[in-house]
Amino acid sequence: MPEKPQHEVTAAEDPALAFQTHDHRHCVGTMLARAEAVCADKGLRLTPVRRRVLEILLETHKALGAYEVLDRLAADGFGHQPPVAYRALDFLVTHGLAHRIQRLNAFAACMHTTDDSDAGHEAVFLICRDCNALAEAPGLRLRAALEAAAAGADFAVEGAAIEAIGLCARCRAAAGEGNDNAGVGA
Amino acid sequence: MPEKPQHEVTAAEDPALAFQTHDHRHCVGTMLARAEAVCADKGLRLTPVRRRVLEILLETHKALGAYEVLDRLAADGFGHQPPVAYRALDFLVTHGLAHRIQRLNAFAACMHTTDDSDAGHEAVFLICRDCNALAEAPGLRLRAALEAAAAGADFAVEGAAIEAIGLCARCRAAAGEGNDNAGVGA
DNA sequence: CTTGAACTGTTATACCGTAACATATACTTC
DNA sequence: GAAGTATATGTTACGGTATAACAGTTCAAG
Repeated sequence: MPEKPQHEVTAAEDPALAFQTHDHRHCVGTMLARAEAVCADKGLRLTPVRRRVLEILLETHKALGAYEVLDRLAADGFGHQPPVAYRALDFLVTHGLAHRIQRLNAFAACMHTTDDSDAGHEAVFLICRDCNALAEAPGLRLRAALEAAAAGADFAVEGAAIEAIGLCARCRAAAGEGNDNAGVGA
Repeated sequence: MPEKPQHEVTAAEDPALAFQTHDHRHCVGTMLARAEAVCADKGLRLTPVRRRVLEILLETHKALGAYEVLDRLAADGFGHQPPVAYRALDFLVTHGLAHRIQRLNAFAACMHTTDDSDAGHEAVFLICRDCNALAEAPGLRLRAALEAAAAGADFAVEGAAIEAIGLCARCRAAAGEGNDNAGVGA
């Protein structure tokens, strides 16, 4: 599936790649290596289940439901019950290796290389409503704007979920090309 | 509970009020009147169930689960089954009279008076993790920053959920004041 | 090798949400 | 005002999401 290695670049470095054909093995390798480094650093155990869950999430730039992850775990000989998946997912989310996408009740691998703070790094999730691909854009400016908005209510922000729904470039092109179907509009 | 009518001001005009003691009847009255105006304007029917659901949401500056709303509806002689609540909630959300808070799988009354576009107005939700109160801050700047971040991935934003978790001023004060215990509560 | 902590696995259950269908109410149109 | 249509309400039944509680296993350290 992964073709056209346009560059030795991952979706971590260029969020737009998440919506394009790219050498996805490179994303996987980079992110898995980073996960190992992070765990080694902090004395965390990237056990077989956890590692496998991360691999499953990394297989696609989409968000997966916990039960979808569970099915794949079960197929690989791990447990068949929900807590098996939820616990591994919680571990990954807690340590910033994955994210929960509230809007979809689903999970996605983290696509940042810059492991600033633990899970505290802010990100914006861009969800294409057509192809369901998901990109993680840097949210520094967003965070600043959010702090400003919160200050008006004397509220101390500790964490935020910023999730946008819309259309990626590829799906916009596909929609515009030759027909006028399915509302491009808001 | 509503006391100290500090001003004739609603939480719609000053989000910080959501976290403070204020004349809440004023919020309720204003928002209910606005809902009636909006519905009259657009030929929508603010039926008894829908109106009651809005009242229930307006009773508190917190987000309520659909089943919590349902329980109160049932107690008032309306239907006891989930769709009764979900349909009324969907109506309110669709027409911008209420919001769904993804993070909590819950719903809250809209606290904007400026009914710009239908449900399209952008807002930031500030959720106090201690007292669970919820405020709705204007998100114009946020939206701009979001568009900018999305542009980097050539992504067209159609809608966004921006939800921050943190501590309101009151709970921060309570936490700092002499002890480190939890829950000053409602 | 024993002890305690962390991890994996299971059963059972609770919460969130919707599809499909039946009934009732309101809005036309004649 | 009767007939017909659209909208709203109510029900049963079910599926997806998530967690509590407990049992067994593996790991790390003394």
